[in-house]
Amino acid sequence: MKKTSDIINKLSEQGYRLTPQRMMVLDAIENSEHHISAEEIYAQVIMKYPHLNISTVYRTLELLHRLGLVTETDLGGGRVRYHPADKGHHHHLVCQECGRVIDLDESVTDNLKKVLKRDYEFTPDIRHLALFGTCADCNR
Amino acid sequence: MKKTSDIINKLSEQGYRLTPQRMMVLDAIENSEHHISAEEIYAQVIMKYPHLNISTVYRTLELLHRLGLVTETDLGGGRVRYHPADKGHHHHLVCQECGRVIDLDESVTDNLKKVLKRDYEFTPDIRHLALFGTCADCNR
DNA sequence: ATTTTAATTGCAAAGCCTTGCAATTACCCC
DNA sequence: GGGGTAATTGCAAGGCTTTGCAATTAAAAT
Repeated sequence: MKKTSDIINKLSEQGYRLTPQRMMVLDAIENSEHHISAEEIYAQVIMKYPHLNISTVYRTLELLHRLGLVTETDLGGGRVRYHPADKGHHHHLVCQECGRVIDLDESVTDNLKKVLKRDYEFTPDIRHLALFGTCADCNR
Repeated sequence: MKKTSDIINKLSEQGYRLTPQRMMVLDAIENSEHHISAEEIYAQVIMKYPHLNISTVYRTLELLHRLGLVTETDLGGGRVRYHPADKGHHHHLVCQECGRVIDLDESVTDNLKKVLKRDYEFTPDIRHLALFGTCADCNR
């Protein structure tokens, strides 16, 4: 609960300031069970630290994402959700009929990555991919 | 220029009204060289038909997408872009460094689709996929 | 400890998109 | 051609996110 997280170390190493606002946003992300949205982070932090602006949350998330410390996933519904990058990557199948989300292992995209690298010299950054479609139940 | 498009026929067949607003939005999409954004459609239509509301553009796009008549692609930059579904699908590699967009043939995802179908009974709707990463030039 | 300085925050405004509701209108039927 | 009806539109307000700018502040330098 109190241990200095990896993310904090990395921010500090790279010369970013460890402000209380950032610490609390980070805490919310790291202690979240699932992928968490900006609004949820804001709601959670404000309970203990009422003087926080939502734009600070967005800027912190943008920074963490730019540094590769969190992943962004759009699971539909307009809101992007965040996840610590070091907690393991995985992909998602989102059913457009029933809304069910199926988690996939990261390895399903290994082959695709290889092809893009080989044929296009492109290094894809696919860590949390959300694919939309129809699940088994809704297909019947 | 005047020919009744496929999309118009399909809308009509399915019982949707052919309003002038829809016609003009459709016209803008079909005559666009590349993927076009809602704002661009709006700007274009309003020159000839000043009495059009932007929310009608969004609603029309949502309808066309729901019916599978146009594809939505998020090429970054916050704006979703649209493309007629019958003009051929393809995917995009978006370089996060330089912004370059590389077009890919649809077939690169064939294998992935097959795996998802086989292992998860999931039927993905991947027509315009945008993958972010680093291109050959920026990798050096 | 104090000063310095650039990074960071809060605030307010704006941008993109969605939504509820009343007014309008395309299309069916006669 | 005119009337009825449900789909569609315009409008206004709201939701989520971004951005410019002045004020604040973490951290380095003194």
